[in-house]
Amino acid sequence: MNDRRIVRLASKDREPRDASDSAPVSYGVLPQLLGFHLRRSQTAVFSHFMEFVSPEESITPGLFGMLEVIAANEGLAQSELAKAMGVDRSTIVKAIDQLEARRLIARRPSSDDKRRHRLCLTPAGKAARARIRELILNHEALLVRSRLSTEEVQTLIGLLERLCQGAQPASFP
Amino acid sequence: MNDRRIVRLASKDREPRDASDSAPVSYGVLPQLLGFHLRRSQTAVFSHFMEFVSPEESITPGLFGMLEVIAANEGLAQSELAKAMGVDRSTIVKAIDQLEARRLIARRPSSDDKRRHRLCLTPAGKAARARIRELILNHEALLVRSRLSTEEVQTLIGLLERLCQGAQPASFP
DNA sequence: AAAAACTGTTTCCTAGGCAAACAAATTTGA
DNA sequence: TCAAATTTGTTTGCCTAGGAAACAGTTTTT
Repeated sequence: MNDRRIVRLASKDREPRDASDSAPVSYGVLPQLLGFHLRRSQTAVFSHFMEFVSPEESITPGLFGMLEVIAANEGLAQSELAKAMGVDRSTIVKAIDQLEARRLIARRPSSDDKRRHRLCLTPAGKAARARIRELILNHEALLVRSRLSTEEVQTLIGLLERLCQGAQPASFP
Repeated sequence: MNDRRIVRLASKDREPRDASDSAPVSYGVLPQLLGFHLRRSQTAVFSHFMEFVSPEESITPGLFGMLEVIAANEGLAQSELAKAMGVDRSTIVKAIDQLEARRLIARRPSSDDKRRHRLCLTPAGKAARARIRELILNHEALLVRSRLSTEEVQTLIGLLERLCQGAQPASFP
């Protein structure tokens, strides 16, 4: 079966979990699955984001994504933002509330459709966006540059883009 | 500024959101960020999983991941499973409860450490695991094969593995 | 033997997201 | 034209997933 009975140099003689005692666990077929690696990678990048940028700017990837989309589409309506972020329009309300409470964005009334809110960045929001964007670029560079070359990152992004052909958009990380 | 005033063939003459009227929204700097693409890809694969395998087997990626890790490490303790899945040990309790309620796994008492539960698959659990694994392999093949070649998938997984060097493990997708 | 550490559990809290219902406003169509 | 359908933002209710803290029982360490 296994040779633990002979070796037995560790202090504890526990019931065998599987093979050797404190061996790293096996993940079965998971490492063959793309979804597994995507999940791990996304979690790793998210964690690094939180450690690196949140302490300085107190924002999440999702909120920055919203900031970025609003900035790039001045006057966007909430429904359009929700669609762009891939969430329900009822979900976006609280997130917008947060950004508005922090005076980073404003809901401006639309003159020709009184149902709509035109989302715009405040001056403070534009400044925050610029700062956070630099911070995030540093975070990604720091995380990635020791592990992948620039070309490899481009390859990776290219493959991920092709994988997402025809998929609805999603928040950020 | 823009030429909407001249063209004006659409029925609505709305305040300009940014450039052309129903233009796809711009994502700003997000497409340059690896985290953005990882998030999108992970969401896309997760959605396809839910559409393809859940109706037949009623399981989530996370629960299958647990099933797989338990199967590959018979007698695993809950804390070890939690660590392998990258979550707190208080989080794993409810998930294990679910699998146990469905008679897919069993908490067996450990003979030499009365604090521990040895997690094992029941016969029904082993059968379910085998069925679900095939289903998932089909799901991934169906999702990926029209978009990426076999070599490209291997390249992608390789790059993702290098990106996760030294990161703590994570659930599944 | 006493103190420290570990295991599983419960309770409480948070974040995030969907569905349904709603009022106000706009568009459609008969 | 005017009623019906649709759209927009919002609220409420519910669910899932997850962490933090406290806990009792059980080792392990000192």
